[in-house]
Amino acid sequence: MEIACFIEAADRHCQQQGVKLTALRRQVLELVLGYPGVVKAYQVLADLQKQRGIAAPPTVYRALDFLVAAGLLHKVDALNGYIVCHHVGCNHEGLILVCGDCGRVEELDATPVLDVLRQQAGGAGFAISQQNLMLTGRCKECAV
Amino acid sequence: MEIACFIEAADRHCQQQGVKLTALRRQVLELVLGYPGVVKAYQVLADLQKQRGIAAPPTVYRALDFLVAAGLLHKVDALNGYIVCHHVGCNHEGLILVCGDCGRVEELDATPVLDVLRQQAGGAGFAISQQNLMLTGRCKECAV
DNA sequence: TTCTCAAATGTTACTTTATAACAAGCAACT
DNA sequence: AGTTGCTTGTTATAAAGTAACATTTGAGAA
Ligand SMILES: [Zn+2]
Ligand SMILES: [Zn+2]
Ligand SMILES: [Zn+2]
Ligand SMILES: [Zn+2]
Repeated sequence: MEIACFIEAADRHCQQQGVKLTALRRQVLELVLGYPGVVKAYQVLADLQKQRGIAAPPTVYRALDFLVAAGLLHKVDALNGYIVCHHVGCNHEGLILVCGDCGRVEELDATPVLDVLRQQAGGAGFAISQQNLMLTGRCKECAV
Repeated sequence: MEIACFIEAADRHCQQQGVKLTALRRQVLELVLGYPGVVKAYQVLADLQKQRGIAAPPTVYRALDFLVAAGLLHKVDALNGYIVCHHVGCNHEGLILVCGDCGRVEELDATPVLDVLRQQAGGAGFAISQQNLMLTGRCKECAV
């Protein structure tokens, strides 16, 4: 199963980083993996409540924060949501496209465009750090 | 004064667009202009309450939405905030650079890089919507 | 002028999103 | 066992954003 496989990889990834993928964090990661695209914190919270009977917002937010810091999820600010990173360990910068309609997500390589950006920003005296580019739009299926 | 000058330009800009920069909208724009960088809706709301005694969230959000739609402000999703667009009339999308150290904000024209992005995303079946790019980095003054 | 209509603003109430602060649990080492 | 530091539980509240309906206002039509 794809999810189990991802979890396994995530586990290794965390061990390498010297951080712990605890049962709770794993459970939250599994819940996020259960969605095809962007998930909101309170959706995860609701799911968690179904599975364990009770859970409060900080429980979910802490787990999500951890997973983002560990590079297993990305936060999508424009949608107040989270997506799974399918390039764990690639160590490249991502170009993340999120469909604002259906939440479908695609992650491409941002290297070429970040080269352009670094040059432009450099001209203004700004040094751009390592990061992902997140863009919203509309996917093939949701096209008007 | 710089603010008065900007307001004047904003006024002309709105007339050209066939939309109205009403007293309220102008007042909100002035309040945002009073800040050096990113401003939050509830800061503006508090300021507005000081000036007119009473105001509710929708009053501020509607004005801010208008100003964003008119191209006078940009929304900064990652910070739940707004910044003044210093390229009014350019009709561009913003490349917003935020210094992770000092919070300074710089805005460039994102059109060229978004052209590249649209092409790359188009290849993956994604239509990228009108938006700003926000990137973090380090500004000239904070350079190591 | 007076009417009418649409846009703008006011008002109330609420939803969604996120965090602070402190208590309790748990695992690893001494 | 005792200590320490990280993790999780719990309560309460803050911050951000919107729905729905009432009221005002101002420009054009009658
Ligand atoms: Zn990724
Ligand atoms: Zn879609
Ligand atoms: Zn701009
Ligand atoms: Zn700086």
